[in-house]
Amino acid sequence: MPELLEVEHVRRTLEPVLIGRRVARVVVRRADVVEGPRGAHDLLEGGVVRELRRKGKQLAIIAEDGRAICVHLGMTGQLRYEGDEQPREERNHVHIIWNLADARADGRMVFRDPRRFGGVWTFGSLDELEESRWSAIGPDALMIESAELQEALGASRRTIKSALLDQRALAGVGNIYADEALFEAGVRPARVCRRIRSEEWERIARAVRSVLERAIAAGGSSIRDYVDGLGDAGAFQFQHRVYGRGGESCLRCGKRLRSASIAQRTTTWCPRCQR
DNA sequence: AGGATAGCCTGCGGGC
DNA sequence: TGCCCGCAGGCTATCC
Repeated sequence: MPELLEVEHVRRTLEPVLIGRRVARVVVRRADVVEGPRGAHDLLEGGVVRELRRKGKQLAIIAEDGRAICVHLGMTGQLRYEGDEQPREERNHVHIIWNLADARADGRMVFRDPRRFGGVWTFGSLDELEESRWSAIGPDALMIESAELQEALGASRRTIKSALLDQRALAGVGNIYADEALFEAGVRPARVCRRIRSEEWERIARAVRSVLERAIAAGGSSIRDYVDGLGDAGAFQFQHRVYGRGGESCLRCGKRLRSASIAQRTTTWCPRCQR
């Protein structure tokens, strides 16, 4: 389940193997994962990769001539580079293949997504992408300030858990890191935003940033399908303190962690450490 | 406004 | 061993 930092890690691992490479041929095996014009040209065929950019959980690949694609990994999506010598692993559910070529080597990038919650969007330019798809996404969670978080959500009647998952308010937090951040901040997920005090917003913003930073250092959370751009799994799942631990004891105080559905997401928290 | 619900989709693991 | 079912949650749409 890729969240912001898994996507950032994919971006960082793909960057060195993609920048400057020519997209020789694009094979679309399942056209319905593509939104917008879905010809090979729209998917960057014939172009040279100039830049990889991320906003929230979305990743854009931009060609020298301005063409851009935006990849959303959804729940189970993978964007992976395979060198020429590498064995082709897991060919099932591979929907798009970008065959790359240049003087150095051949190789390919593949988009694989068993459950197809993810997808690829095509744009004539980065401007087009930013004006349409990316204009609705809020500030990046990695650099969120408590003032902007409070400004965006302070008057809301929703629960803090549901608000943190709203990509328009804050881009990049999913279920795992929402629970982890609220544990670190000591705030119960069912708290209503408008009743959260300034010092708590401060703690929440700081916790969101620090949870994401620690997870980046660990290479992301490998649960089921997540791998980075080179196909390697992450290790942050070994540091989860509440996510997936409902019924077990709190690592801080020993009390039994509670679990319930909040905002239609399984939510876990410590009834003693979180107020 | 925002909560609840359903839908999209596959793989996995628990229970029997 | 094998089948059934519930669950995992990214997001969107619709209804209340």
